[in-house]
Amino acid sequence: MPADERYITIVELLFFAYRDFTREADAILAEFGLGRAHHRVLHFVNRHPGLRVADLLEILKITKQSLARVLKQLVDEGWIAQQTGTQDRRERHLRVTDKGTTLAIKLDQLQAKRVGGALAACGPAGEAFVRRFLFDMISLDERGHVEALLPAADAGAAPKA
Amino acid sequence: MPADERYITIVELLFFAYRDFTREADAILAEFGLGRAHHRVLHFVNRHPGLRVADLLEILKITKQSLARVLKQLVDEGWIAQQTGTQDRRERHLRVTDKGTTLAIKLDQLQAKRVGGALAACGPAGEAFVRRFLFDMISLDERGHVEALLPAADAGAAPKA
DNA sequence: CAAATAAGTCAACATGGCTGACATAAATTC
DNA sequence: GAATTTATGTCAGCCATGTTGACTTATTTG
Repeated sequence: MPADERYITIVELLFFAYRDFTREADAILAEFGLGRAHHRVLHFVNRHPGLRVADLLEILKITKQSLARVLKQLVDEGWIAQQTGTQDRRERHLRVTDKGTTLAIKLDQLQAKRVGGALAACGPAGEAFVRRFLFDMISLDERGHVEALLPAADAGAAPKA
Repeated sequence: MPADERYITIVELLFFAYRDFTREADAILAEFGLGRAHHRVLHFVNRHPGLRVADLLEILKITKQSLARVLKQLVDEGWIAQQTGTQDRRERHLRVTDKGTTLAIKLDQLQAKRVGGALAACGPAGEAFVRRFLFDMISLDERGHVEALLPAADAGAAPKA
């Protein structure tokens, strides 16, 4: 099979994988009256306590106004708490509450389980390839930002062909 | 690093990969007044000429009404043509027009290029792992449908750990 | 002929993006 | 200290794309 043909197949697999990957979490979120946008905020705040609003905008690549809508709801409903920065009092540092932690972990476990299952047949070598592939799918000028967000020895662990 | 921690990292990489992967095509589509939903329809019709409306619904997992909106526009603007089925005249078989083919190929090449680039450091073994991983990320009860859509010796080519 | 099926359509609504304009408070710079 | 920049918040309205529910039409099937 020609390379382009194989690559298009991977494009399609990526679509189907993402389609099902998100649908599962969406169902749980709906029980709490939340959507995918809330999930993303909850997730990244949980993973990076003290994250600022500006950081979230950089991560999600959405506008302040779009973020405000979901963030306001998350704060109002007690999933996320805001703390005024001590050094720079203009900043709002975000943290998940206990309630938020519970949900964030629940969703993380769900998605980790799916990833773990998909990696089951791959072994450590396959896992490294998958990691490398996904990292290189990120736009070149964004990889630095992403790398800074991930646990240390991660994307850098690049297997050779 | 514990397994769950590594898996969550992969969840995040998947988010960032998909974020950038789609943003690139979105920019081109916007030039033609089209969106991501149109792209998905155009893509699958291009890859599977003669696809029926019901097939698209199964692939995209959206409602008939959602599909109708974008499909109508694609037909009205001459990207896609409908043919009444000869055997079963209730069916509408969809095909991309020449105009539609041009755009579909343009977008496919863009995305294939990104996938190719991301696979560059992986080699054939890595490619097989990536394919396997993405396929196994699909919900179990959907894998059959997806397999039927892909070029033959594809997802079945399962490397062992 | 009756029932099931494939597709199309109307209306209303929710979510989550967007732009543009503007407000506030705090930090920084001149 | 005044002026400017920065981080955040907010109002108003718009667009794309998903949803439910109800209903029609043409056609095939039992």
